[in-house]
Amino acid sequence: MVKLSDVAALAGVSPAAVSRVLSGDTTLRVSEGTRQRVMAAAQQLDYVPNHAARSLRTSRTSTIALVVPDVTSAVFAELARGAEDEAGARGLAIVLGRAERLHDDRDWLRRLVGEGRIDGVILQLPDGTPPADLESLVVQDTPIVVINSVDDGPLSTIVLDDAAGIRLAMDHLRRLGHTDIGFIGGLLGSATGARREAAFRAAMAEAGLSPEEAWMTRLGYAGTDGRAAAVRLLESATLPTALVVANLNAALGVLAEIHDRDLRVPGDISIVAMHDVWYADATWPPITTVRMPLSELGAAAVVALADSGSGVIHTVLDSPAPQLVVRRSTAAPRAGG
Amino acid sequence: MVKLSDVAALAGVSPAAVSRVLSGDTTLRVSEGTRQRVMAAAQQLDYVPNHAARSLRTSRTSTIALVVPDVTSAVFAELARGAEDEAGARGLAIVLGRAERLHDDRDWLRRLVGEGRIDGVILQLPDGTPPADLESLVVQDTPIVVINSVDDGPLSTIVLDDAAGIRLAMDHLRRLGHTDIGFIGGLLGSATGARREAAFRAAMAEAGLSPEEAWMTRLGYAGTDGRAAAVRLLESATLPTALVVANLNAALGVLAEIHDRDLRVPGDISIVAMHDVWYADATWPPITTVRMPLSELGAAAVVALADSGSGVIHTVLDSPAPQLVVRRSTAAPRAGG
DNA sequence: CTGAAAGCGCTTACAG
DNA sequence: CTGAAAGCGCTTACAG
Repeated sequence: MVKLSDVAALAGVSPAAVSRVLSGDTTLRVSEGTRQRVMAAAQQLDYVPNHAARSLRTSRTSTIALVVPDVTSAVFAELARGAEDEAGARGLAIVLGRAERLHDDRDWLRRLVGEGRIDGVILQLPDGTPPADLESLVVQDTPIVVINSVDDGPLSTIVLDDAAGIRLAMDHLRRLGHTDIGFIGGLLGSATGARREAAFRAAMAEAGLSPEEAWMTRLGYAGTDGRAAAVRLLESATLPTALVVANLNAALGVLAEIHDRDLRVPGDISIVAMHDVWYADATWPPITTVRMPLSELGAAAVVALADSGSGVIHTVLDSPAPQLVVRRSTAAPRAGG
Repeated sequence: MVKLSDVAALAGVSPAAVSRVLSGDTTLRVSEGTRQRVMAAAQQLDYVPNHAARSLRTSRTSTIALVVPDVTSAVFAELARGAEDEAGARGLAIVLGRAERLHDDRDWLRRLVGEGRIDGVILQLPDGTPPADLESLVVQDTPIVVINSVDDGPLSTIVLDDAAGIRLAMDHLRRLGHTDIGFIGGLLGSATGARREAAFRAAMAEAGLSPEEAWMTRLGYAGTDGRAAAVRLLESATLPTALVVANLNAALGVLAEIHDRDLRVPGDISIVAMHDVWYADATWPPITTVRMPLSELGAAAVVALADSGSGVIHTVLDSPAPQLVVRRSTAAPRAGG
């Protein structure tokens, strides 16, 4: 490996000068001639600074951890892409972590931080993480941004505009003429679930409708959760003409259960789900969704971390706004409906 | 941050002794008394070694890069989980990379390696990567393991037992009585696609059947690719009674297109797909799949990297064997079929 | 504008 | 069995 002193030797300057040139020293006290010779030498030798040495010296790692509960979730891929792109543009690396580790091995994050491997953490909490667990994450002044989870507390948070998303879904259904609307929500204790449910209730109230509690479930975001929710909901004496599903994954399960009972979507029941992932377009029927700005959330988290030092923030990412993606799972309720 | 010398001071020994104790020096030249005092001191101070310093000194990073073409792919999540678990157990961190970077920014991997940020790379090649590009990845003796892609070449490779997987799917269909079987494959130029297609042809030949070329497509693994393949295939004068789809994602698209044409699965056409992901169970009908050992592949790649030095290897991961997961997308062909 | 020097926190031959 | 010393490759006050 070619090192700083090699470049210095070739350029005929001191290592210090090379360091200053290459790091784009803010107080640029370097002559143009020196700069040029250094740049030429570095290029010629294909010099790449040693990360460990720089990190040891500066106590900065240019690395952040992305800790998520579930890589298979509807939201992860886009989130990761946004984070990765923003990180890449800033020369930051992203190390992957699974949120289960926070439970299985409580020292894991502390160790990662303690070893000085990361400058900060982007953390999506598993649904229903007790607030007490949050406190325990406040580690040695390493910045942590909690995303798509809680929207207050001792750690910085960035959340999606869940209320706007739900409103979009509800507007769509209302415009189609639905009044009997059910809600398939996140886990009881899930922060996003609570926000989405609250937004659903608010939208119903605004429309002068009162939600039918038998049509509301809180079983979670996974496909199997959605299916279980549908099983329960479809037991009701009367059925809603439309469902707002708080997560696309759950919506797949709902769809499967509805098919199983030989009901029709959207003929018997319309479905609109939060989050837009490729498979929303590959189900039968394709599912109308609300596209949330997930890649932007990932990017925003990286930015927040990179620019941190501003203390704890609590942000709702309301731009770009959620977008309704109309597919074939929604239609006007049947005349008899 | 508490450092080595703090532990040494508390234990009343030299930093060197602490280092030896804590690193579990192979040539354990340390008395039991010293060891105990050091351990006690380290525990008391909650000592965690500084990663940068250790890395600078040893030139090892305990970090590997996991570079994949697409985090949304059917295979990624499980792969990542397997890699993450194995890495975690070995105290290795995993940094995430997107394979597009290999194209967009040809120096990216070289830089990552050059900076000394990683000890090795697990790389899933984008489908159809030209062999020449492989050569260019042979970087400064940093071990690279190419997974689920090519199965030979200048870099180490580990692939799934695609042939066994396809054979399982074919056996299932043959046992149900199918003879008119189509194949929806990976991209032309995709190594996995080629292996799966070859296995399909072999299985057909073994059964004394000759594949109908109009029923074979090579459009890729994405949902939209599957749909495009189905569009083309369903134009044929006669239709197959069953399809082997080389990737579950594509199978969703196939299913959607079949629905769109008011054909029935499995009534008109049976479908069996490679890879088993949660949503195979949440489609309508749920899809019969072949479960491939993806998490084991991820783990094996980590192991190969960690134990590398053994030179270039080419491995087919044939254990655990692929497993058929029978759901409702396959049935005997209709009498008239 | 530039260089000499110290030091970030470890590990590891080398002595003893 | 243990310690003193050197050094991994950088950066950054401090002089000049």
